[in-house]
Amino acid sequence: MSSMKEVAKLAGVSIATVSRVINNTVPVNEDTLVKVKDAIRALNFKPNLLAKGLRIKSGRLIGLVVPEIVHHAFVSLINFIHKNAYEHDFDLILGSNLNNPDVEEYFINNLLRRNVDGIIFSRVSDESRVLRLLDKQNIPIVVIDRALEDERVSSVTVNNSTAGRLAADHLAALGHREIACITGPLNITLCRERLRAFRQRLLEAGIALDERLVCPEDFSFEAGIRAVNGFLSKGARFTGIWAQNDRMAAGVLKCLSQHDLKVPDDVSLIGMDDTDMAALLTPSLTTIKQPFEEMSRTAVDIVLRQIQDRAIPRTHIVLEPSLVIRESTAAKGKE
Amino acid sequence: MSSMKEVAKLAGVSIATVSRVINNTVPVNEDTLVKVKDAIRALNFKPNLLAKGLRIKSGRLIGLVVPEIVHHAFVSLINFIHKNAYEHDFDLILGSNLNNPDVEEYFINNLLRRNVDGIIFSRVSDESRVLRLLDKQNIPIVVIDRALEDERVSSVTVNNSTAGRLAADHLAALGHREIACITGPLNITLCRERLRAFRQRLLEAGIALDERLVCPEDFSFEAGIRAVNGFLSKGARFTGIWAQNDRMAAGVLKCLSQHDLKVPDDVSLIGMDDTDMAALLTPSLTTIKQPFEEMSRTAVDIVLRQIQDRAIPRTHIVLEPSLVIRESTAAKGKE
DNA sequence: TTGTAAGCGTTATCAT
DNA sequence: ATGATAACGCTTACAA
Repeated sequence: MSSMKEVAKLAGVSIATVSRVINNTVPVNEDTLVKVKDAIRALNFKPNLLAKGLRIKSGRLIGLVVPEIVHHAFVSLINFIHKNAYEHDFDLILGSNLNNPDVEEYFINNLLRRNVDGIIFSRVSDESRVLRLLDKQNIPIVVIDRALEDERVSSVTVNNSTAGRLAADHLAALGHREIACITGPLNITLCRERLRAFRQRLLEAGIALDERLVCPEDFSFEAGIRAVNGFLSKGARFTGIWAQNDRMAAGVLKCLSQHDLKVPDDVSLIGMDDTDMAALLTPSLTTIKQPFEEMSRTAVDIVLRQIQDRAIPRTHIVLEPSLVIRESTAAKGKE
Repeated sequence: MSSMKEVAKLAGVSIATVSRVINNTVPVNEDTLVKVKDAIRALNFKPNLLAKGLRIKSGRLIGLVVPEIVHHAFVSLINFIHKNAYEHDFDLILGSNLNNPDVEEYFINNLLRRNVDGIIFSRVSDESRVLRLLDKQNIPIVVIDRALEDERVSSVTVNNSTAGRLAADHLAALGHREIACITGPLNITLCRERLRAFRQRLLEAGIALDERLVCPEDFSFEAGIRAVNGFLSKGARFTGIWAQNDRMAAGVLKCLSQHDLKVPDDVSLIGMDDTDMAALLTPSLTTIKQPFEEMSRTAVDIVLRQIQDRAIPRTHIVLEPSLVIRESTAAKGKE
């Protein structure tokens, strides 16, 4: 790659002038402008981003940290964040923490060492350590999809209470009264929130959640199967299920069909996330849609705003999920 | 972040010595070593990667370009490549070309401007332009998942003829003789290869592919539905289908169930890719597995080897897909 | 309007 | 074994 030096030589000006032309920071003479632009074109010159970044202390780089890459929610985030970053002329450096706090710390450190302009986290694993690291740096950072107790960083989350309410309302409105809930791991705050809202809303509709039908699980396909087998082996009756993600819902679907239970005729099923899988399943899955695109856009917006003005106060945005009705739910008793 | 200068001052040595300690390039005295190491620890010093990269002309960065991020094959590649890169202490900078050659060129340029050490491409859209760009740079580059006609770059691909053969053999062995094939876009070489091998292998088994049952499509879920509706409306009979990706196969499954055709009782269905969706569907999908993990590992290996020694000749690795048998295929006539 | 030169944080050469 | 110092490619006072 050619450098400004070569451009300057070819155009017969100083490198400072070349820099001025490129960043059009101060006016330059018409003819020198032309000369420089010609030289730039001739050499196909593009400023080296490391040198620039080193000088101005900005890598035009956004770091994105997700707990795992192969996971629909994160894929969606990666996709939209990449797109948004691109539109603002930032490159994206991607890392998964491989579920290991050491890796996470290593990765964050690397980002800092690259003069990233901002960092977007999804679901930090080990909050304190990373925050401690970041706290001194005064670098814009947004946590997405999981609020931290810590108020020092901005966050973009979905309203998990709404999610629970939507699921409860839908099942209740369809006339279901024997209802099961397969949650994610209950040490994750958002899972507890979802369950709490779900339970309470059902209660408001006069439906008490049978505790045998509440099953904390690990978000996997197999978890859905396990949970249903558990319900059946306990002899607990149910006509409605909410699984806290689509993947577990797929497992539920599989297991119910193995037991010759029809969805939605015998059991109505709601998922969560609205991953693309939801529409592909048969029957297609009624689910609670997480607004991934909006989350991503919001996160990038916040980071970019804070990059432009570090003084901007931390913000905490809560977005609302929505109910997407497909084939897997129907009124109770419909044959 | 602290700099070498500060470390040097604290340790009472020159910054050159600090550099030596960090890269342990030449021996240093035991006690200065201790002093420097203490200072490094005290300041939590990590060398700035932009400065280093600028100086040694290597960003310890691998660029990955995929045509789209939300696509199981690429997610899988991103995941494994990230993991492999991490293990070799490289960061990953990710970009999709958004199906736009301009974006692609922009992105590649950015990578070069960041002194990336290597680039891994998946399915280049506009081959000549990008290659022209890259050709002068002498930077290690590997094309994955789609061989270029161009021999100048290394490639890691799967054997698409094998894929076609495996699908044909499996269906033929199960006794199917009326067989359909839903391909990807036929302007993509690998789709043609798959079809050619599929057709020929069937022929070798004495089965002629009915041309009304060959349907070029666009890899989408809807495509699978469209294709089956097309077959049925033409009154073409079939008991076996190969869809050239799992997503279209999911559409096929959906459409067949809408027509009350049972899989595998009435129709046997094979997909391709072995995305995680395959196991989640009901019935679970027999499919041709692409060895994404091995592809990723191989690609990273090649890039790293070429980084270490630019003189290493271009290599072209072809990996073999394999048949994964699940529930969606069965012997013909089985009721 | 343009050029000179310092500096960003490293590495590497050349002395000592 | 260690220290000055130039260089990597750029931006930005400061001068002219």
